[in-house]
Amino acid sequence: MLVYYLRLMARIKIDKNSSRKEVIVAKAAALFREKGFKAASMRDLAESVGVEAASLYNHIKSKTELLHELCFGVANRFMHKMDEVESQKIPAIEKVETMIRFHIDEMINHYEEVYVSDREWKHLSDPYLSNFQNQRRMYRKRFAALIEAGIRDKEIKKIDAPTAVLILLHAIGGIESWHRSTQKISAAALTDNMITILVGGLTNK
Amino acid sequence: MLVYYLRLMARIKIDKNSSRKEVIVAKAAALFREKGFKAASMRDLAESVGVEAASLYNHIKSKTELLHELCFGVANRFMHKMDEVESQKIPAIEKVETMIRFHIDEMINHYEEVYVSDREWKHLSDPYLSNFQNQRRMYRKRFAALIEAGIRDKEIKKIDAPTAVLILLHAIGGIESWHRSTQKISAAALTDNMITILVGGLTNK
DNA sequence: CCTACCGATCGGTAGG
DNA sequence: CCTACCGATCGGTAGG
Repeated sequence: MLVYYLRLMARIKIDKNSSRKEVIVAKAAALFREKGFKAASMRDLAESVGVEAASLYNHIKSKTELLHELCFGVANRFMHKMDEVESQKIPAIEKVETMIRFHIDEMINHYEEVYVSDREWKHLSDPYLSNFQNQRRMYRKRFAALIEAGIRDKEIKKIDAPTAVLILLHAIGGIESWHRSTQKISAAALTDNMITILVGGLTNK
Repeated sequence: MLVYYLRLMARIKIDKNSSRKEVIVAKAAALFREKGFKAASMRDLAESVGVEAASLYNHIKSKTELLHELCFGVANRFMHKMDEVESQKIPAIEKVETMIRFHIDEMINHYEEVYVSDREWKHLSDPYLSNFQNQRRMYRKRFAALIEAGIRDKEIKKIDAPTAVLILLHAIGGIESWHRSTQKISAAALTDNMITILVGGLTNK
């Protein structure tokens, strides 16, 4: 039995073990999104992966580790996009619009992870929790700085930049309701409408 | 001991028992907001109320009942406001702005309940769950109808009304971040900024 | 109001 | 990969 198992492990490692953990993380994202982190059990996750609960621990360290990976994976993508956009030589309002479009695109195409990262990060435990909160705070400051630059250049209305950021980010989170709805307009139409309303709210068009 | 307890109960009923449950519901709102419904335990709640966990059940039927009361309490307030606003004889755009202001005000002044109702309703169980989802869907349709009326009257840009609703409601939910932040602008300034951006996004100002 | 306690479920480990 | 199982914690009840 043991011999059989070891042979099995070796085979898995060679063939496809590299993707085994990715499958677990992806299934976890869907499950945490649907039920919430606390309400989703490792037994639920095991069932959705197709193994027994104990077997999950051959691929992951803990339930919380799954949340770390999801939250920081998403946070890193946004940080890198911010780096890229900040260094571009385009008007501030275009930088803001680029970031808004990126957020919309992420929320449409990587719904589960982004949603979980947004709503379930509270359940991170403390070395990670403070780290995540700091990253988040810095990100929002950098976003607000883009908006403030737009205000200085008269491209954007005189508004409180941190308030604008909070509106933008949460408004885009509303794509959750679009995903849930039965009669969806197309992703392109959704994006156009959101850009019209949100960019229109910042400028005077 | 039993005699003492019965006398105590009688006294409580006369003096202040009417508010005892309200205290528990209010503390539950704060706790569910902070930790999430699933992660908040009845022992946590008991501690915050100042009694033993078992004693809570002299005032409430179950943990879920607390969630019902919070969710439907909030939903009813919004429904009644919608009734009132719909029957007013004012331009559609003013109806929309009135509703936006009401949402902002609710989110500022009844933060905990509104937040819990918004984020934790998933954990309702099924007679209540469908009921809540139906109410929510109807509310959003009525909100969208106000916006569509505004579009017909050329007061509002040509946009997809359901998308606009989703943006508005989620954007206002961003007041959560305002509550959390250490350097808050005033509630009045927050409201002004939100109205500028959101109403500006719908119209052409 | 409290003490005592129960059955269910949880995340995770041992061992093969 | 699985079976077997553990300690902790949960919502809730009995009884006074």
